[in-house]
Order: sequence, then structure tokens, then C-alpha cells
Amino acid sequence: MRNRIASLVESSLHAANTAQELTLSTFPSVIIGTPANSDHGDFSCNIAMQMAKEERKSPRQIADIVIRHLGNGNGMLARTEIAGPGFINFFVSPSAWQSCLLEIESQGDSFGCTTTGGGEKLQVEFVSANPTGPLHIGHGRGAAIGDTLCRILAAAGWDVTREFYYNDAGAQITNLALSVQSRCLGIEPDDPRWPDDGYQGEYIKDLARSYQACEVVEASDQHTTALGDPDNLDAIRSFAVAWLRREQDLDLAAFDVRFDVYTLESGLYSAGRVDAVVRQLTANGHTYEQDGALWLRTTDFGDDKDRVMRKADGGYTYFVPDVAYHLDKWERGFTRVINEQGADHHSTITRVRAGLQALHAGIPKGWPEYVLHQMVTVMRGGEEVKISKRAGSYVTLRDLIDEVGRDATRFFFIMRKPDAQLVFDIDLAKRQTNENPVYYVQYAHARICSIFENAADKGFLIPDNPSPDELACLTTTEELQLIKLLSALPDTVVDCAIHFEPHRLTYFLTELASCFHSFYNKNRVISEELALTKARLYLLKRTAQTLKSALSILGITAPERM
RNA sequence: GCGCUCGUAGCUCAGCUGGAUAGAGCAACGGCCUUCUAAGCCGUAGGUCGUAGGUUCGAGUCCUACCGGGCGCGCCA
Repeated sequence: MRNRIASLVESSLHAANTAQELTLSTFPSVIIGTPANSDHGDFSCNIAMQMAKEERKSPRQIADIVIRHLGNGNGMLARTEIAGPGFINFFVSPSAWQSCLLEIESQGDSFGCTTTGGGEKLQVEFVSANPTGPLHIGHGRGAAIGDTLCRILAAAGWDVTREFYYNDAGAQITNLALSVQSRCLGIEPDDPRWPDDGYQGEYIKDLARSYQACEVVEASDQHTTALGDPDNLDAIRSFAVAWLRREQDLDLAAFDVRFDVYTLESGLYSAGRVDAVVRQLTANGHTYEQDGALWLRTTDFGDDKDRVMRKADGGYTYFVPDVAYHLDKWERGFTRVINEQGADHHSTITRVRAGLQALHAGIPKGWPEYVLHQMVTVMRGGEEVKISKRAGSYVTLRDLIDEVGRDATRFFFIMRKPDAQLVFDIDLAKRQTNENPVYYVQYAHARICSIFENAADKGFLIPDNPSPDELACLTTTEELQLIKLLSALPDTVVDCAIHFEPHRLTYFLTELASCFHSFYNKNRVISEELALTKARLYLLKRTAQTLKSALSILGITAPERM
């Protein structure tokens, strides 16, 4: 509806220009807003005020010209008005709103989807947790935001690939292997032989036991049988990675998050891609030797200090394989890449982009794009739960899902803007009361389904593809408001996709549920009036459809009973 | 100190690429179930949008400076 009005205004502007009532031949892009106050109509446009200065006419004069060339859009508009300093307000006719329902029906399960992205190849990398421990709450937020973003972008017409990168080659993996080895040998963390910065979590004990029992591990891309030999550090290393990968896979599966591609850091080394990147950077003249290390002059590309690529001990710093990895993404044809990660890693952005620029590979400056989520604070019993991976005392994603449920966990993680800090109150999320917005929304869906059951018992059939006459009785403010909200789903999904902000969809759902609950309390659906009953059942059918579509984009179920 | 980010009602937060009288939930108070799910609805109360300047027809939104919280600033990842 919004788009239709926008194009109506655009053609009006051109018509006015042809009639020489407007002198400008190019116009600012037409933005259709939704007024906060319903007295100001269903939509409004500020184009007249934007053009006033250049056009050298008063905003109200321009608005008047636009309106005269506007017509009523084939009956779409009941009326238009000029208001305030020069707003053009649009009042959509009830019949136009009613016909939106038919459009929603015709789109079925794909209602909410658009072709905005034009099928562009786009990759989202998210979670990418190191295989050194179970997924914790911070990963949970990343998983929820990343996964939802993928669903949103796919719905908005992008060709989305979901990718998980894991660092199975760095110093922290050696550290992991040493920790497991120590446990195999019965060395405790307070023992002087315990490795510096060893991983102390309970899971390391489980891992060691599993290794010594020569167990077999099948993970998404890791298949390993433990040798059981505590002296074979390489065997421990690969087994430990596989074992933790399996744990993470189970966590993600429990969260209904899946990936298309897993890329291993070790694979970049074995394919020679890391060395190739270093050679290229050196050949391009952006490196220098100092203090026995090889440096990249990232300051040439906006970084605040140069970065070490190859340490004095000969090993590479993590950021070199990172650059190699992103070059690989580029070469796979992803003109757009979005990396979803914790804000504590934000310093890598400049570094990675600088490395990519220094390759002279024709990669755009702002590539890849980033979505950073802020820290999660976990509250339990009114106290903050401290997260410490080394000490092993932390709330895992799995704990949370088991305790709170998948739907509520997903909803809570995405209902805040990614770049705002999030307080996850476990006690609150567990409460199955109206304090919990996810139940509020799901309840609306269940309530509608319950009405359908009652209607079926009384022999009412919900019409398919009803005629305009059959819908003409949907005229109350609540009914039209409900339709207006339903029809906003596709725009909302596009907004989420463009701004990388899934939380907008949770607000949409809450508003829609609220609108339905109001309607429900004010009006009886099943009544003596046959025509009205049928029309309202149809309206609710479309409401349930919209709730379900939006929830499914968030990966949340739409229960039929609660 | 430098960089990123946040600061809106008692609390948790929205505010749609700058728009009209700043919104929601929770908490508080008062109402609504002999009829489709009260996990609901309606109403009341609650604000100097951190502070001070600036940009313009118009600023919670953009710019600058300061104040306050978080994160980062390693030859760790």
C-alpha cells in the first residue's frame, strides 16, 4: 500500500512537471510515512516541504499542485488533504484496505516475502565460536541474531548462505589439547604442572574421559575416533576439536540454527592460502620486518597502528588467516558479506578490511559489513551471573534453552537492538505470564485458532477468496487498523533486512497481537449476523496467517492451543 | 589517553534513511468474565529525550564539546 501511494505521488509530480506547474524535473525520493496521529490519515508525505526551497514555492502551494494531479488512484484513496506546514495526508478507502486481505491470502505461506534483494548472493557468517568450550549466552545472542537475520534476508529476496568459521589452528587449540592431556594424566588446575591459561571447565574432564575411552565422535564435519594415548598431543587435539564441535552442533540444533558451510582455519593453512596472502601483501609492498616479526602497514588503510602478521616465533597472528578467509569469501562471489559477531571483537573490523585493501584485489573499502552485538548480562535470582570460560563457571546456551524454552530464548535474544546491551533475566524469561512478550504474541494466535474451532462446531465455513461485497462489512476502526497492520508485514521485513535489525519484527508482532486482542475484546466474531461473522472469520484467518508468517521468520512456533 | 557503542517514564526498552501533541511493556492505582481462551481488554498516573551549543521550515534522530555506563586498545582469538 505504501509503495502504491509512493508511485502515485511520483507520477503526480511528473504530470505536474509536464503541465509546467513545477519547474524541477528531478525530485527528491518520495518518502511515505505513517503519522502517529490517525487524524492525519493512513499515510503522509513530506515531499512538498522538501522541495519548497528549490522550487521557490510555499510547501502548501506545492502540496496543492501534487494533490490536483493525484486523482484517487483507482478508488484507492478516500480523500487527501494538506495539513500543517505542508504535509500531504492520505486516507485510504475501506474497500482498498479490504482488498489487501485477498492479496495476503493469495500469497499464502510466502506472505511477508518480497524480491527486494533481487536474488543477490549474500553470505552471513555468525557464531563462529572457537571449538574450545560449549556455547555460552553470548554465542546464543549471536546465533539468534545471525539466524534471524538470515531468515529475514532470505524473505526479503537475497540468496543467503549461512557460514560458520572455526579457528581450529591457533594457540588456543594447543592450549585446549594441553588441558585435556593434563586431565588424562590426572593433573588438577592447582597442580604446578597444569598449563598456563589452561581450560578448567568440567567439560574438559568429560572430554578427557571420552578420549581415554576411545570413543567415536561424529560432528557436522568432524569424524574422529579417540586413540586414548595421553602422550599423543596431535591425536588429543583433533579429538578435542571434534568433540567440542559435536557439542556445539547439538546446541545449535536445539536452537534450530543450521549452517550451509563450515570453513576451517586449518584448511586455509593446508591449502596454502595463508602463505599466498602473505606473499601477495609482501609483493604489494605493504609489509616490513621489525623486531624479528613481519608487520603489515595497516595504518595506510585507516588503522591506528600497524599489525604483526608473522610473530618472532614464526607463527602467524590470527588476523592473517582471517584475511585469507575473507579473500576466499570474495572469490566465491559474495558481493555482500555480513559478519555477525560480539562487539568485543570490533577492533578486527579495521584490521581485516585493511588487509583486504592491501591485497589490491578490487575489494570495496566497506567490505565486509558487520553486525556487532553488545554484551549480554545474565541475571539469576536478582544477581549477575559471572561468565568465565577459563574457570568453567558459566551459563551455557543449552542450559538456557532447557530452562526457558527455545521460543522464549530466541525472542528474548532478538527483541533488543543488536548494538544495545542486553540484560537476560532468566527468572523473568522462565515466567509463563504476561510479563513475557513471546507468550502474548503466541496467545493471540492460539486464541484465533480457538475461535476457528468454535466456528467449525457451529457449522461456519471460512470463505476462500471472498468477493469485495462479502468484505464490505469490515468497516470499524479496529478492523481497518488490523488490516493495515497485516499489510505492513512485507515492508517491516524489508526494513529489518536493510538495517540488519531483527528486533523490529518483534515489535511488529507485539503491536499486531495487541491490535487483535483489542478487537477481540470489543467485538464478537461469531454472532447472529451471518455475513459479518464470515467476513470477520476471514479477517482473523489472515491475521493468524500473518502472525504465523512473522513468527516463522523469527524461527518461533505459532501454537494452536495454549 | 585513543577508538567503538549506549544514555528516552520508577524499571526494561521502541521511536520507522529529520516530521505534526515523544510511545509500549512491567511496576502503581481504578474498572471489565452467565456468551468465541482473563496468558486478555479498558482507563488513570508517570518525561527538561544525559548536559551545553550548532545545522534548518522542523532535532529524541544530524554535527561539535563535555558528563556518565559498557567494550576494545597483545608478537591472544
